[in-house]
Order: sequence, then structure tokens, then C-alpha cells
Amino acid sequence: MLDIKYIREHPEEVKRGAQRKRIDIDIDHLLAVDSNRRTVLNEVEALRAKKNSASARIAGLTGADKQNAIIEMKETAAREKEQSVALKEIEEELQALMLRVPMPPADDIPDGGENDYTVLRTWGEPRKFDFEPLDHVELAERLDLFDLARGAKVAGSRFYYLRNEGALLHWAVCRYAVDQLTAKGFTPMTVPVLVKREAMVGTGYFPGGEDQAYKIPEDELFLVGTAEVPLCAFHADEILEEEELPKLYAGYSSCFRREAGTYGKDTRGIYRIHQFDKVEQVVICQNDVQTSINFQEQLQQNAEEIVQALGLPHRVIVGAAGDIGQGQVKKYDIETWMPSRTGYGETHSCSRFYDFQARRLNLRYRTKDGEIKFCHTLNNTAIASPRILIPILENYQQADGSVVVPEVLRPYMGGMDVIRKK
RNA sequence: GGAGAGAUGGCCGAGUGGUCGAAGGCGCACGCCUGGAGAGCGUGUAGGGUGCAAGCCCUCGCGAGUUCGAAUCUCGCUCUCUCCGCCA
Repeated sequence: MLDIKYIREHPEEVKRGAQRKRIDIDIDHLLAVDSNRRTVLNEVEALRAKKNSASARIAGLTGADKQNAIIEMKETAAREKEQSVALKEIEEELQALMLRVPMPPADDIPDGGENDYTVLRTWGEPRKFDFEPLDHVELAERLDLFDLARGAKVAGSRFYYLRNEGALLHWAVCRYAVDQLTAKGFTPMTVPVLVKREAMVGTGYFPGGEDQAYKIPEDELFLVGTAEVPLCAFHADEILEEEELPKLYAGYSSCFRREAGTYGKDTRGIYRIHQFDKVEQVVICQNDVQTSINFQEQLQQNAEEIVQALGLPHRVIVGAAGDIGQGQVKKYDIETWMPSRTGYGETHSCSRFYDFQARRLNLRYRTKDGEIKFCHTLNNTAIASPRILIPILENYQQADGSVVVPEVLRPYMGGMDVIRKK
């Protein structure tokens, strides 16, 4: 959410930001509703002030004077009530509009849509095979690492079981990522994966993303698509002290995504699935643009270090304005080389939001001078698995169908160095 | 799932229809005092909206209602605690 004052004072900038993000929103209408709200608010407040002073007077009156004052008061009370109802309706309309206004994207990101990203840097060389490489599905079948058919039988398409070294590898990458972050001062956390609507709205997924989230109507809860949601909402409605910032959280959670509208896309293997596990980095910091920028670089570096330690070729791209989320200012993705795609596939996503989420979450802090401000929030993937198993299996495969375990994962695999057919 | 108790400011806690955004205490901050510290004394100490400002308005878990007037009365909901049942 943006500051309504900012929208009043910089309407053109906000409109331009929405255009770059390709989000259709009528800012002039919003400002008209805002202006109307203030007019009606003034009337309501004047009536309430009248009511309050009359009420104090009545308390000191007796007999006929009191009765007359009460009769007069009745009329004021009725008018106040009527106007209050009107005010409430206007405020609800305004709030609904405010939730739709996008954060203007950074100036230094490209315009355009999904395919208009810029490549920032590339690390590693795609591996050249001197044999016919298998894709992760074939590798996993031979080594008995996944069971996709039974996943579909039990839960439907885009579900799976991990087995044997497949399961172990999955836990190994997750645990490796947690340990790397913990060493950097992040607090390891598990989180609720079912959350209330407010957490989804607070982080900016709702309104708009309802069709991508699993819902539990009976309990009015939603399955999260990322630990970002419960981690950012962790301090919702709180006022933190500046001294305790930044908050660095490493959240581990299962993630659930309906993937509505992707029928027929990425149907092979475990690339696009409804449920996966992810270690997520979340930062809650001071309300300062440069601080946010610095943390985004830091989160990005943390992720790149992990992918590099795993020895996986990858590149970093900057998402174009029309492709990034409503609340995001700037987004980096890491795309990791996946031989079966003969291309790079997204494995990480790093965003900064300034105070967009914090305003929705009512997440604030008290500065050393006693001023109360909204925090800034950022997040980035540390590892998302099993998707990351695709490049690991495919890049580390050998001619005999076995797969070498990346060195950094071996301590988490009981020292195993190669996954072989049983 | 069943029965009961409760929800007030950073914390404890008073307040059962009017002058209560709220006594008192603790904590915290500042000042006085002191060689210094402590004790003691004094002052201050929620968030939000609106306005140039003075001020005005809102908030006593949340929502609705009764009333001229609600922290106080009524209804619904949420959460916490105790007991029973069930369970990893």
C-alpha cells in the first residue's frame, strides 16, 4: 500500500508507475473518493464534537432543562449516525482502491513484460556432455528417487513422492541453506503454513492472487505459497525498536501453489508442482531507500553463494516493470542451468518492497528520536526444493546413470558421494 | 468436541451508565538532590485520523445493538486460562 498523502502529492508518478507495471487503476477516481472522504469526515467529526459537548452539559442538568437538551440531542445523534454510515461506505471503497495501487517500480529496471528482463551476470558454463544426458525424470526413475505416478494417483497431477536419496538430497539442500543463513546471523524459523486472509492481504498477495492460493473455507484459512507471508506478518501490528532492526529471518516451510492457468505448461517432472519446500530469507529493516537497496544486494549475494557452492551454472536477471508484482520495487531472479531444458530455469526470486508490505501489515518501528515509521521489507529464496534437484541431478550425472553428490551436501547425506542404482 | 473463567495503556491493576483515554503501582525518560551511586522528591510516558495551528475526532480484544450518553448493559465472534474427552 502507498501513503495516501504520497498519492495526493505525486499523482502523475503513481500513474506512471502503474502504467509501467501494466496495472489498470483509476488514480483520479481514487483521489476523488479520498477528497469526498475528507469532506464527509469533517461533517461527522463536527457532529460528534457537538454531541460530546452536549452530553457533558446534560450530565449537569436536571428537570425540564435536561429533558429539552435530550430531545435536541436525539436529533443530532440521528444525523451523526446517518453520516457515519455514509462515511464508512466511502472508507471501504477507498480502502479497496488503495489495496490495488501498485508500488512504483525502480527507475533502473527495464520496461516491458515477461521477456524484457535484462541479464545482469552469468556464472559458470553449461556442462558439455560426452554422452547422451538424461533428464531428471529418467535419472530419478533409474535411481528410484521420485515417484510421480503415485503422486498423481494419491493427490493428482503436479504431486509427487521423493524417495531414498531423492528425499535425502531434498532435506540436505534445505538444511545446507538454513545453516548458511544461520551462520550469517539469520534466525532460523518454522512458520504456520495456513494463515488468515489478513496475512495474505498484508503481504500483497490478496486481493488479486486468490486463484493461486489453496483455501480452507471451513476455517477461513489459506495455504501459503511461501514463508515470506508468515514471516513478514510475524511482527504485524507491532512497533519495533530501531535498535532491534534489522530482523533477519530464515524461514523453512512447505509452499502450496494452485498454478491456475498453467495447464499443459511444464508438465514433465518436478519443475512446476503444487507443493514444495523452501528456505526463505526475509529482512525487516529501517525505512531508508539505501538501506533497502543494500539489503537486496546482500540477500541476492547469499543466494548466489549457495547456488555457487552447489556448483550450478546460473545467471541473474532483472525483472521488467510489467512482469514484477504489485508491491515489488525491483526483482532479481536467479535462473539455474537445466540441461533438459537446454536453458535456464528460475530457482530464486529476490525482491524489495520499501514500505509497501509494512503499511498493509501495520508493521512499524520507533526511531532513536522517538518517531514512528513503517519498516521496509525484503525477501529472497535461499533454496527451493525439489526444483533445485533438477539442475543438481542433471548437471551432476555420469555416463553410467549415477549422480555425484555436490561436495557441500555430503555431510548432510551421511558422507555419500555418489548416488548409484541399487 | 463439552463445561467454566477471563480479555483495560510497556507490565500489574482499579473502574458496573455521564465530567474516564481511563485511578494507583511498576517500569522507562528527564530534572532536583549526591563527591558518585542508591533512596527520596518532581515532571513526563499509547496509537491513529484531521487541521497552518490551537484544537477537534476515533480507539478499554473484534463486530453489532440498547441509550441523549457505553470501558461499564445486551447479542455474536475471536483469543487466553482451568477441567473433561480425543490425539501426534
